[in-house]
Amino acid sequence: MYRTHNCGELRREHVGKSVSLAGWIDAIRDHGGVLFIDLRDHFGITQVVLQDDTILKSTGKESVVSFWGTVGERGGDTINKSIPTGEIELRADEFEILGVSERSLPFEISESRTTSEAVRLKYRFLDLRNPALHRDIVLRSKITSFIRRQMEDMGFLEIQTPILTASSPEGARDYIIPSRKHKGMFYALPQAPQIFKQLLMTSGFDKYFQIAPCFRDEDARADRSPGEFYQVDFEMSFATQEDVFAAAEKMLYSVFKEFSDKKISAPPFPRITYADAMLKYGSDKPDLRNPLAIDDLSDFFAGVDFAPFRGKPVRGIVTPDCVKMPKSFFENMLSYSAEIGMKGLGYISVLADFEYKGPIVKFLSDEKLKILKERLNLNKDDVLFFISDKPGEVDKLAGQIRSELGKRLKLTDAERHEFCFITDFPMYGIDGETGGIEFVHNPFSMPQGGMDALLNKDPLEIKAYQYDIVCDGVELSSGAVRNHRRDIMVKAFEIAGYSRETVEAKFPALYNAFRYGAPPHAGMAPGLDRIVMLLTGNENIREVTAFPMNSAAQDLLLGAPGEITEKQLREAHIKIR
RNA sequence: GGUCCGGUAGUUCAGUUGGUUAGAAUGCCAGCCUGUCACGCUGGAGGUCGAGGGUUCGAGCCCCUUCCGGAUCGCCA
Repeated sequence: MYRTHNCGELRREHVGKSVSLAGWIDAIRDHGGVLFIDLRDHFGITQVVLQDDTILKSTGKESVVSFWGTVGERGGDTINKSIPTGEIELRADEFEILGVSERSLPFEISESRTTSEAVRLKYRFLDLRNPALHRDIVLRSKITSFIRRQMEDMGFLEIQTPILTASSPEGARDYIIPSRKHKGMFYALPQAPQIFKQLLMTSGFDKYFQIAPCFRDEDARADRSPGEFYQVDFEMSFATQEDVFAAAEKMLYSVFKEFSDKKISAPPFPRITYADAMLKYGSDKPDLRNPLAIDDLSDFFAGVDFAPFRGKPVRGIVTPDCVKMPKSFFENMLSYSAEIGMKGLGYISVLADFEYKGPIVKFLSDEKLKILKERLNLNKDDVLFFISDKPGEVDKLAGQIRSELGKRLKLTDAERHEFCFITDFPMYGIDGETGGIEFVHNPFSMPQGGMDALLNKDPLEIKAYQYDIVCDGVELSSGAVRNHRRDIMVKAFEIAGYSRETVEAKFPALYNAFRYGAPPHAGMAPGLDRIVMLLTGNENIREVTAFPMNSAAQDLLLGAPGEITEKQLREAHIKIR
């Protein structure tokens, strides 16, 4: 009734046919006597030609119109090679306006991505007409569907878990929902289906997955949605850490292979321990596309009397071909180092073999310089940067300098995707406020060495079967081999200062379920939004979400959060102070 | 919650040491144009310079307060 074809469909072979098209008016080119209209729909753009301009009297850009006419061939330089339908046009003799648009739009559709986010989000339905954004949302759908097939092919079962659930004492702030039937009681939206998927394993479902919505009441970042986001949540019974890695590798590699033109690091992805990652890359989410690495030079400088390094750990980063960089580069690096809170950034330039330049050189004997050259394999034109600070700070700072050098020297190869697993996270850390022992990650992870380690090792030395998967410096997911033994769970919580009663009271479902035979199980939950972000080359998660909230967790389109009526408040037993 | 940056036409932005009637691009409106494809040409409308207060003969510009937006840290897998 509205159309015989869509706007991306017609080709040379349709020439001469009577057809109709419907879509949005993308552009109008009025030549006085002949009128060109670019008609746009979900599928593409087709040029419509009209012999008179009466249509302009009643409508303009972004109105929805049906055109009836004949497919005409375009010849010579009237062919538009930049669109798939560019060899034909619809020579229209009739039209019907299906939906009129206001003449003046809040922004031009083609320029929407440069418009301020507040305006874009308020008019998201217009923003989403932008072909580039539209394409990314379509791609998200295809990626989601592909991931589902992959997981199902590997024997995972998709099972829905509750959205209205109980508040959990650990982790992020919960979104809470008041109960009408139970005065003073609240539901919470799940931060992740963590407990439920572990219960599913205990119920014998073997392999579970879910494209799961997760809700966290925490502030947003460019790569972090406020409020809600989606995870490819999965869990496997009778599985080790390596079994989970194999499943993740298969799924992620095939998805990236399918949807990216870039070079993908092939499985097995590198396994890097947390300790190594912190030392070598200064981060637990290293971007391996950046070839620079950090060296620990603390022992080398132990015997050198250079005041800024005295009694502190020292890190070095060797940057090839850096000597020839202009003075401004070094000045910029210096001001960047000040920006991140460093007192200075020392460096040595290698002018030739055994010919060094830089303020630190005079503190080093010839013999020391020789050791340095051999140890770091220094070559002509290398620059060696030094980072020194307090033990707790130095790695993070070195990591930031490494990233900045990678960026400024254009060493980070944007034409690749590099995955790695970060393994062996510590189980416990020191609470900054109380000075006591606390869990640093998920308390349900299995400690390495099990009960024996909990009984006999220094808690700070104990590692967990806790891991992350990282791509291009973006943390896609964390996961763990879960602690499925009640005795180990109680002991693990005891070390962090929780009694058995607390464990029973705070995590009743898991504790109770594990009384009746729980299988060893493990899993992870890669973030879907971040996967799509990497695959579409976007740096902001809101670009791959159809209806994102703004950074202050507001939905400007529907007006959420918003006020509710007195009646609703009364029913929910809520009084606003 | 802290720190930093910003708020000028529908949109994106410029605006000099504080000085006449606040500009550009784009969009919108009108006119012209038979082959364009981000068509072109001519003309026009469009502004409480986020809000409030202060300094000054005079404020878009300086000062204070406040609101809004962004980045970042805290927070958060």
